Amino acid sequence: MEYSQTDDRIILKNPDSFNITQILECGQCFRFVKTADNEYRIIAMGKILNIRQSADCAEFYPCTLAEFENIWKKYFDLDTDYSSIKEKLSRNDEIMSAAIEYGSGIRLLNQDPSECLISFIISQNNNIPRIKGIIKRLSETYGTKEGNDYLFPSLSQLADASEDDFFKLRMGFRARYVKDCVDKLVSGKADLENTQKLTTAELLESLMQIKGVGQKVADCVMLFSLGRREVFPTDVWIKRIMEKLYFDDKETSIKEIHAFAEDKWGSLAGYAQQYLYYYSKAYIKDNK
DNA sequence: GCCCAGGCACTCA
DNA sequence: TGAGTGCCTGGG
Repeated sequence: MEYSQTDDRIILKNPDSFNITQILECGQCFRFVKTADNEYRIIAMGKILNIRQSADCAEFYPCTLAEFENIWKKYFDLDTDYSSIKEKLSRNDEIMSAAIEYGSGIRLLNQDPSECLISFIISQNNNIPRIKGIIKRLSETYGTKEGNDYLFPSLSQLADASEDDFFKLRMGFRARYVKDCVDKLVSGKADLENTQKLTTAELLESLMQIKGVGQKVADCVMLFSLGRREVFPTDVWIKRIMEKLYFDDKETSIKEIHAFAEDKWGSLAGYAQQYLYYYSKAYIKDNK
């Protein structure tokens, strides 16, 4: 990926497989606002970053070369060769080819694990505007102010909050889960820092010890923040689009869908999931 | 006013 | 093991 520094910004020239709208709108993260056409502000990794995309480049600002190389390169997965992934997934699969064509600028992020975990616990049985609202209130209450925005709170900033404090942020029944999650992370009963040595099955099991974390939430955390690209988070949208496109409209269990995805896409299943998720939003709407 | 949303815990067979 | 049910809240 070719990039250069100009004034307060980093410019990616003709970035391959990089469409900021698709990356942010494909459901993997929550803390972003659209500030203009093809322009977004994100709050992540303890920073505020603007991204403006035009025909032949993407600008990151304000951003130093060191920030870009130490934080954003990894965050936006810029060292991964998406052309090769797309080529492998498309082979002998017209359905996937269409999904990839539709979301060709998607990239899987590498987010902060504890933010990702807490956010996806909040996401369950909930809708996106409300999820964003709860996370915003959580940040405004416990996080550090930066300009006009608030960073996602650190674990130490959340450590003393009670279940009732979380409930007051209108988390509903999820308040108990977030409290349990923070407690386990602070005490070390759950650990997101030293996960490399665990197999994906072991990591799944350890995440699911947290209340309110089932397979779907755990899979999202593993895929979006812990680099486990082989998992296939199966939410209602994925279930619908898989049944529609790969199972001839037949009701199919999540277990069966997982087995199918593992067999068909293997170590690339997570990428396949994102293309399908983004595709499903448009496809199901158009074919109602 | 009802329905449901990017699941999960809990119960019961 | 698997199916069934309740859950906070607020936008459509």
